[in-house]
Amino acid sequence: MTTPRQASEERDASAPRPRGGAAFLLAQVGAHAAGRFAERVGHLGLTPPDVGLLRMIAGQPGRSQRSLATDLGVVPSRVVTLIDNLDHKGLVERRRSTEDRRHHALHLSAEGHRVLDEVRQLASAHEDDICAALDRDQRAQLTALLELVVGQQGLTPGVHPGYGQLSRKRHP
Amino acid sequence: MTTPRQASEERDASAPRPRGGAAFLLAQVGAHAAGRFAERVGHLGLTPPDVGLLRMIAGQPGRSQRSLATDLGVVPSRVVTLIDNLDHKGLVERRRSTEDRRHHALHLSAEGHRVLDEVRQLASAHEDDICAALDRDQRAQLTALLELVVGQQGLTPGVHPGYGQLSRKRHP
DNA sequence: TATTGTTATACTCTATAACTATA
DNA sequence: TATAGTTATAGAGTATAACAATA
Repeated sequence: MTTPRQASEERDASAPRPRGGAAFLLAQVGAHAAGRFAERVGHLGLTPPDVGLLRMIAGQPGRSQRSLATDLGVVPSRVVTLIDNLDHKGLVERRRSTEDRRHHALHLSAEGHRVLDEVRQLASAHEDDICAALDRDQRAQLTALLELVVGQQGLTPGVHPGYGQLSRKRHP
Repeated sequence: MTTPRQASEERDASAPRPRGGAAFLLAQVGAHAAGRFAERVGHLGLTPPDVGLLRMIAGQPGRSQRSLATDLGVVPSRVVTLIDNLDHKGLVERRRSTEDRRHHALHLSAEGHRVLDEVRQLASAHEDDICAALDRDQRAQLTALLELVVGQQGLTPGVHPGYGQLSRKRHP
């Protein structure tokens, strides 16, 4: 399938497909989309991991740092750092659990909810930006195809695999 | 459009779409695909940036480090490190240009060509793996949609925007 | 003086390991 | 003894800045 073209010099400009297949395109467009999103939320003083944590805490208030670490496929100390940031910014609160005093129950502050709402608007604009080349039907098609891949590849819906290096399994 | 759900506790399990739209799916699947690819080429002792450089040098033998830096949107010192690795592994050669002795003309060694062929086979398997959920038509559909996005977003075909931090523009 | 490549250095991100406090 | 969280430390990756050789 791939053109042999061995040690011959200078690329043949009329070669069939120098760009790469669907997998490469996915990685390329995905990295671009992630970068653009990082740029946008950066204006709010947030990183993409920050946003993910805000979403997860909002979706399940009171959860522990340990549970976040497990779901994200990340080491607990990593969560400490991440939550520290959000804590110092006054977006999340750590409340010592009264039942088991080892746990920190995580909650969004009022400001945290406000910022998360801003993020949602911005995410909607981001969505329109990235999909500007596609009409309504094409956008739905793309979404459906990607959801097929997500399901088959065993990805957790709604969880971005870019929080730590545990997610990209290591090679020996 | 987004459900208001403010400080109310516990997510509503029947909520419309907790997962995210096409942009998020792209970032999610893209990061996954990139991670899996990194894992595969890792078995050959290579990183994804390494592979990109090998491809670019193979496609245009004799090019300079400076031109690579420009095309990748990366600082020249970064290219030094990258090429150092490939050089030490015996995959690329730096040949002092006879016309302008400031330039290093980059070429793949025989071993470099051999390894790049291995990478191509492995990339084909990777492609099949990532797209395992899709039939032939769906795969072509996905590719076509992604190519539309690549064009409209001003991405350089065949260049992955993940080489440095210059590609993901910084926020002030 | 401008350009190619290099070195030295610092900064950011993330993991590992040792530690504290609860249980 | 086991678990949630923390701190201290180290490594990888990448940028910035100063520098050498050549033009």
